[in-house]
Amino acid sequence: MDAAILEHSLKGGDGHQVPIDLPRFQQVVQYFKSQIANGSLTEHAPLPSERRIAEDYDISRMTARRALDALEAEGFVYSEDRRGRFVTPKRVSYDVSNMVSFVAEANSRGLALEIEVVRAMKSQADAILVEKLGLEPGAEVYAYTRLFRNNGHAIFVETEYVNAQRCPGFLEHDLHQSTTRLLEARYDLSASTGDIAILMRAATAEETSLLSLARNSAGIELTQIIRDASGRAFCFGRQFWRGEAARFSARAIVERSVND
Amino acid sequence: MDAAILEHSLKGGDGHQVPIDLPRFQQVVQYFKSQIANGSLTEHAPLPSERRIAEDYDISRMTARRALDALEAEGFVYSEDRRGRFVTPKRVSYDVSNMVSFVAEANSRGLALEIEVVRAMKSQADAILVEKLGLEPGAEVYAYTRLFRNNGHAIFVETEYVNAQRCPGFLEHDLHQSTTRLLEARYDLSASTGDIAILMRAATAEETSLLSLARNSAGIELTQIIRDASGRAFCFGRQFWRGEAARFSARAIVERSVND
DNA sequence: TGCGCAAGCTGGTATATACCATATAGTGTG
DNA sequence: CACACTATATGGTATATACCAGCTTGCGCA
Repeated sequence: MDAAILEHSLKGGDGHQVPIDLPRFQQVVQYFKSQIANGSLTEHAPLPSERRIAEDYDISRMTARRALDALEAEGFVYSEDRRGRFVTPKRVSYDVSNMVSFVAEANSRGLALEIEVVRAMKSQADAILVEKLGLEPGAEVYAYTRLFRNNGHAIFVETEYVNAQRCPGFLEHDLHQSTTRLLEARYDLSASTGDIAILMRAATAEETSLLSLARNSAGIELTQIIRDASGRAFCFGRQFWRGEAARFSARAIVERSVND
Repeated sequence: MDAAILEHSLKGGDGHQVPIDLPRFQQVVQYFKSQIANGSLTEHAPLPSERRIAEDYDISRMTARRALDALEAEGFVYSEDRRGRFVTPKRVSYDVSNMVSFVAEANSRGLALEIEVVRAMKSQADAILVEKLGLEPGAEVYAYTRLFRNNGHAIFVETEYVNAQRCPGFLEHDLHQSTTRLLEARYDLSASTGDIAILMRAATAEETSLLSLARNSAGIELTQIIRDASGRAFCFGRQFWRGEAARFSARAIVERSVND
């Protein structure tokens, strides 16, 4: 494709009208957005290289780069270092009100969810865990970090902490499965309530590399405290999601006072 | 401050150790992150200009820009066109399980929440509203868009749609207040359950300008369907938040089956 | 005193260029 | 056939430079 064809496309040749006074890099952004929207570029399809785009559209490589960086920041494409840029796949849905295992539920919906255990260790509760899990300072916890992929594409990384006293020998089990199930089957700990928090933040260095994110990119952190019927917390989890990878849903129910 | 002082700071002069093999723009990123973290730069404090940073740290302006763009993408600073860059204020908390008005609740917690009505009109339900509000195609709805500021800093923009038939004359009321309250007081419509969805996405053009976001930046969309006790939806809302402006929390409760 | 204009500052866009490190594919050799 | 090397392409970092548009400030004039 050459610049003339881009002009053609941008001016509405394929039915997509674009304001003509946009900066050039924004025109390229719009062009690829429309290509993704109309299905010309599908999930994981490679985009042209920076140099190719610069040449084709008669802009400098840095300008092409600005366009691609913008597409990446908005979540439309992801990049792999020295390999290329690719179209971001569709989001997965995560119902946080549903306290049964996300893993099991996702797989039953046809998702091909793979788990990679990054790290697993026993350690001592720090200040945060003391608060979240209601432990005494220095109490032992099992901590394990797992990377979750959907169809081979990394979507989030999770670190969970479980009370070691209540779950002896926890790490000896296979962690390539739903830990909610594990806790229920082996330790008779079943989730009754959960406190969930969601926020957008920058990825840490480890998250950046595990999720092959661009440097300095943001994503979604979801933390979860799981309690048993007596209200005691037995598991604390922190997930960091690629921002464009998920849609979180929840159900709220107004609590009626006892006088109702 | 000159380059030598930056080097000094980066190498641990102020107690902050930074890997020496980082790219130069990342060193600047780290430097400002630490300045924000240790309180040397507080909420809304101005950062040096691109040119000033370039000169002080002996890097080109484009490299300084890369650093500032990174800080902005990560949510640590926000920029105002041709005015400067400033430190992002602290997040506000939003409990989505709490179905009473966010506005009223936030103000009672000491937040100075201001509302600006951007648009208010009567229109006809499109396909999305037909589904979300359970209306017949072409049914009338009131639609209004409001911008919310905290201490003068824009944090999110919301568009709500209410069933016009159930809420006659809705737009004649003052929209600078909690609409949850309004619906309850004037139309006897009180929230019983809500379906909430949260996802990270790119800002639209209007959101970008209302929230004075950088071009192509991402934020958080929160949609909410509010239902009465009979399960009928009477209000659909869509909020778009600055990504770094909020922390959303929710409470999940496992639903026991009737056999329990 | 108050208004208006100009200068200087800011961020935003854009180009051209250079070099680096590595992923990938193609080539050649044992 | 298997392995090692090499050429090429890719994204990542960095510089120097130029111009634009609009916000702020301060100066000078009425």
